[in-house]
Amino acid sequence: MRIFDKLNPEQQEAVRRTEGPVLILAGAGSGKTRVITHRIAYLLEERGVNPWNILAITFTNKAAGEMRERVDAMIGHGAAGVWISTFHSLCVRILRRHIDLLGYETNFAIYDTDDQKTLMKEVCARLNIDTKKLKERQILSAISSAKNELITPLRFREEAGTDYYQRRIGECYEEYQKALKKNNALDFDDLLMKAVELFTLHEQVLVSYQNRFRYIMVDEYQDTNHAQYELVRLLASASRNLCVVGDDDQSIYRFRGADISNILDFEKDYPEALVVRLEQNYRSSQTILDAANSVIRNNERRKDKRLWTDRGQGEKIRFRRFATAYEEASFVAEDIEGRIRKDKGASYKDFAVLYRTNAQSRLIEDRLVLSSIPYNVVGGTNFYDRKEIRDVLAYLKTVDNARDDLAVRRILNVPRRGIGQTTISRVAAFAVSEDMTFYEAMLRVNSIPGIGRAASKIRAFTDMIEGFRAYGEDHRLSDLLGHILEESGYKASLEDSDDENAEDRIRNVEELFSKLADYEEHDDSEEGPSLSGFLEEVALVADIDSVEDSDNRVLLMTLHSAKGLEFPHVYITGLEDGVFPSAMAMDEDGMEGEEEERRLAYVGITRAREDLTLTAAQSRMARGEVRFNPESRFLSEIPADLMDDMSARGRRASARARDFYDDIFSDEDAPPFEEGGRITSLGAYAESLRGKKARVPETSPRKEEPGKKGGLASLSGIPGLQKGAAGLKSPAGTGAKPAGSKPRAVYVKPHTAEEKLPYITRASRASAKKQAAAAPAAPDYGPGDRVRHQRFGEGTVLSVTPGPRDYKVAVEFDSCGRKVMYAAFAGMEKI
DNA sequence: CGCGAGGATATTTTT
DNA sequence: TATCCTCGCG
Repeated sequence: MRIFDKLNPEQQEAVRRTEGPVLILAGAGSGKTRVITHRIAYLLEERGVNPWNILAITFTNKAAGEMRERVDAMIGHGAAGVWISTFHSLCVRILRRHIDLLGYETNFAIYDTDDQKTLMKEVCARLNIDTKKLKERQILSAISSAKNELITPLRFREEAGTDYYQRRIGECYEEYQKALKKNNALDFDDLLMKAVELFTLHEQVLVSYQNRFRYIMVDEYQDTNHAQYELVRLLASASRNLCVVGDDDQSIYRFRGADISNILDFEKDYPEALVVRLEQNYRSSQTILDAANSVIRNNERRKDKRLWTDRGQGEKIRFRRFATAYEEASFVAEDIEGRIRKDKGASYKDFAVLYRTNAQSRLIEDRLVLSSIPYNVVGGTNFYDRKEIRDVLAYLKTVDNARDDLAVRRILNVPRRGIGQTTISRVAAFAVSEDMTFYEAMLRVNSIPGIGRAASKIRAFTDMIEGFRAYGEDHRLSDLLGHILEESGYKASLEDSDDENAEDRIRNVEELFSKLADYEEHDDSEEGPSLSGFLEEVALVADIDSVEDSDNRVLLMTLHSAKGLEFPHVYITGLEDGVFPSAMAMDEDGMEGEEEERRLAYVGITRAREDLTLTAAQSRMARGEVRFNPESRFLSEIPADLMDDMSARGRRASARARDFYDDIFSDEDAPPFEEGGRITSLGAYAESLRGKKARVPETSPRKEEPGKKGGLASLSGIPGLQKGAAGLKSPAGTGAKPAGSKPRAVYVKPHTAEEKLPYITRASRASAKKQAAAAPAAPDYGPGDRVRHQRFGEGTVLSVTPGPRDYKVAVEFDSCGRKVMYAAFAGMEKI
């Protein structure tokens, strides 16, 4: 049978058992996506299941898209009815249909982190929360955790007991939910929680979906949180045909509520479950798998398994250690360059550079630019997080759903319309007293007390928005966007701004434009393309979703983003204690933090197909300080015989450094610091410690502050030592633990340009800037030429003048008169 | 009401 | 180091 041709016996078993619960423990690279897609094919072709009855859930759009592609490739059009969707978009689809049962309108907005923060700020102001003591972020993360656990505001307050801060957070939670509802908005976590709420409160809705989804498959099950668990449980509880696929060793999203117990306890929830283990790896060499196995073996809380392959031993794992992070970046760039040159078959897209935090990409990027190596960075500042994009989206949101106060207020005075804080406060106060939305209040501007001259400005704004709505009635979405950009003056304000990033901004807006046009072309939803549809798609994109395999570029990303991907050549950088494993994670109580970091290491190692390179830097700059870190503990967990350690000498030195730290910081009579000394290297630091003039301070917990972990035990308390000159990173949980435990890293503040030099790539910065600022090509038309504009139609060019960033073009259009615009942005063609 | 300067503050990971 | 926020002046 065709479906089973390419499957090993375990995979076949997993595909064949379609009835009842199935747990597939799929190690990295063991072909789990293959199993899911083949299972879908089998259900459709051999079991005659209606595609409509199948639901496959993933975490990212990219994973969903790939699954869709593969299923289509096997089955063709017959699979079109199968729902393959992310958790979040599944919930949105369901809620768009039924959320009126919960008192929201079905065109609800979806708030992202930024919106949440803005809203929370208002809530805190209203509740007189001292945001110095209780930060918005902290409150939001508490609320997020609560929602992931399906804890309602009511229950949250009940459980808060007498704890002052918990009670305050409870108040915020309640108020925040009210504000969301008033804005007809849901945040990310609401999408899941409201869907569960819907199913719990309205059984007939649940039953209809249970009838529909007879066969449910969940990918990356180890990453589900309680809300997702509950959602799946409810949907599957009638048919019990639930197949979950996951790897407990790859659970790396604890911070967003993922509960590893969901997969570890699956057999308790479904005692009749068939458990299939997929341990044969089709991706990596045995050496890479051995390394991965021997690292992950150090975790306590896991199901034991052992990956194997028949692909042979392969290359040793390379380890390189450098004095500074800049040298580390140089090595990566030069190494990639060298391999591309040497190996004719190699191309840029075969390489991935991974790191623990987004901030680490900077240096590597700079260095790649210097070597003219094409690269893409996944994540970091999301495209949709950029100011100009958020502005433009706020226009679209306002036109789409004026109940979204945040969007309305964001653009009210962007570009400047002379509407100031006083006016905004008056409108807001009126809206509250009359119990209406901000926009409704503006529509009744004449009734608002105290608004004098500003009334006409407000009127002009609402007229404009109403005009956009009317325009949107009988125009395409992309035309509407063009109209908005033009009429609102937003485009003009971008073009006229002397902000040095204006060029990028314009480019980004253009990109949004083409994304909208693209959406319009390719949307295949039942309802057809709509503004809400586009905004929803935009709200639910993940960083990784935009990765195109077709781009021949080196990929840079965090270890988290790399999950699910594979590359022939992988570099994992920043293998230093404090960076990876991250100091933050290690500060947590117990082993959970460290074990999660170790799983992250496991994920990183198993991304590599042919070879893996690990790198570390003795010192790197962070937040304007140079930080000396010991080598990552994970390195020592990889057997030496698997490693090609070109830094053997460095490693010994590093081991000495580790001992050195231990000695110094655990010693009661610790050696002192030199007065006012500056430390530029570990050696110099050691020297300074031998001076016996001051004592190493006891690690002093900061003032008691809620939620605050032990921070920098600054040396400012030492007489004579410059404030901020050096510091010791306090050890795990210092805030709560007694003084005297061991600090883990040394911080040094560079004072002179010379001291900073090794850590920055000034040359590359300058050249990168120059490259970006290169003058755009002159347009191929000149005065007197006839041109065509996408929206304005045909016209005659009056003049072309070089502007600060781009050529300014004046055109007399046949239909709508004279316009002046930037050549690159206008995108006109000569006719 | 708009803008600039200067100070405080932050970096873990993301649907 | 880089961004954000607040404050004060024109």
